[in-house]
Amino acid sequence: MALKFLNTLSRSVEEFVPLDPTSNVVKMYCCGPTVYDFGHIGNFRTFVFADLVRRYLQFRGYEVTHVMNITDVEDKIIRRVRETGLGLREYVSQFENAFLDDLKTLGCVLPHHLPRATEFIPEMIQLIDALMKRGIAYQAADGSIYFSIEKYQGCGCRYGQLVKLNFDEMRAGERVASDEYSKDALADFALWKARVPDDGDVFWASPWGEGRPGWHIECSAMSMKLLGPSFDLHLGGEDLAFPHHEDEIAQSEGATGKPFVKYWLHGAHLLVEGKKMSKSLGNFFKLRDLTGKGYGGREIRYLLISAHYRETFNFTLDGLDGARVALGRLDECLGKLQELAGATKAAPDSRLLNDFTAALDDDLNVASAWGTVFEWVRETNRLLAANQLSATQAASALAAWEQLDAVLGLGRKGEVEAPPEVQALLEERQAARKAKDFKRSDAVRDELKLKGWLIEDTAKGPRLKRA
RNA sequence: GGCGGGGUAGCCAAGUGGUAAGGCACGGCUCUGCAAAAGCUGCAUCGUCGGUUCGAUUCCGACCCUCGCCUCCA
Repeated sequence: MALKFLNTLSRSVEEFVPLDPTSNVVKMYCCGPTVYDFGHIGNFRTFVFADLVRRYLQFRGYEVTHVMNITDVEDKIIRRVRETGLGLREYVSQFENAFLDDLKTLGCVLPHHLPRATEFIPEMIQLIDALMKRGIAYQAADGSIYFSIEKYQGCGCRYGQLVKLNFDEMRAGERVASDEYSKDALADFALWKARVPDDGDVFWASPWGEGRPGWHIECSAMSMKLLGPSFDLHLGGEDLAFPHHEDEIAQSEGATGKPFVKYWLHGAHLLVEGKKMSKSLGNFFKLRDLTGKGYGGREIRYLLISAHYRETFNFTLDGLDGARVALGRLDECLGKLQELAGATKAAPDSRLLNDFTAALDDDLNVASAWGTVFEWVRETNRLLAANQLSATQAASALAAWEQLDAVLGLGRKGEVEAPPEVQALLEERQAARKAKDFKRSDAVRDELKLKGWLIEDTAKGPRLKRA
């Protein structure tokens, strides 16, 4: 069995072999957030996807270095800094912190490095300088530095590795900003933007005058600084493939002459309630909007990783409700296994692990993996109900789940000790039941429900469960 | 206009040249004092029309619908 990914470079599913096939070291970079606002659910689909890739690589025995940039200088940010009168750092840090909180809410493992664009200006300048020296970049009349695609191609490099491009057929220019009219060619892109009055205090000195970096250059500079000129994996949302990632390749390979990234993975977008998210449709959800409605990060994460990353996924509130029930089913099963296993330890059940691995090896077919998990849940429940599971088998099943969960990142719903007054009510109900005073016992059950506790009568007596 | 994804049960979503995983919802049954939990069970000819084939949802062609990218949007 071998791990395979769909590599956007070849548009085909390829076996994953690290850049250095003799080692198990994997270096991955994922384009992170632009911190001008709180992240929305679509952003987080991509970041949870990256988290899944990282966790799965680790599960498969790779030693992963995971980098995610934080874009803290950009047009929208500059505009809001101007509008709010806050300093750049001051404005941005609130959303940066919120972003990290949101990642935690979703059970994401923090990347090893979270570089901020503004802290890598010297590296970006160095990179632009290299491109200038090689004659691939030029300074335009407005003082900005642009990347020349023509010169790049003249060096024998290929522009258009991730998408098929046909410049003649493109509807170019519809969204070109007014400050970019001085480019030599329409497809050229900014590496360094000359300072303009609207930038306010947001500018840095450079050999080409004051200004700020272009968007694409930051990812090239930070990824290569932290991971080297060539690395294994680069991920991001599908919209970034062109132009962002294409331009990253051009800048990086143009500057170093080395292949930039071996595997490019792109996550598909999200629909919400069947439509593209938009504020006017009322289906634009920040993560905070969802947690504010009472949904847990766990439920949201589950829903986000219930579908294959390359499919457009329809994210719905109904789906979240379903996620809650599905997780409850899983928790129920795990709770029963734990009860049976007690302190017993055992080696993980290999069949579950094998099925799970086979599914995820196939370009992270997570939907299929969930199929095997829930078939396992049903089989386990059957055995539990029939009293055919030993403590050792239960421990073995739990051990397997722990390994799966290192990938899924859902954890287990924590068992909460019932407070004394709840315990007292439970005993009162038991007494009433013994006396066959069912009216009274049902009343107590309702009272407990109001307090957030559910009762399940089992063969071994009543069990309290958090609602 | 160019390029690239999709259309599978009420909803979400896998998958395969030989009569379709899983989750949610819904109905029936078992268990239960009643519930809950759990189990069993019922519920789809896979967008349309042709073609290839002994046989296609899966391959080919056409069409319809839908989504994304086409210069700073995950």
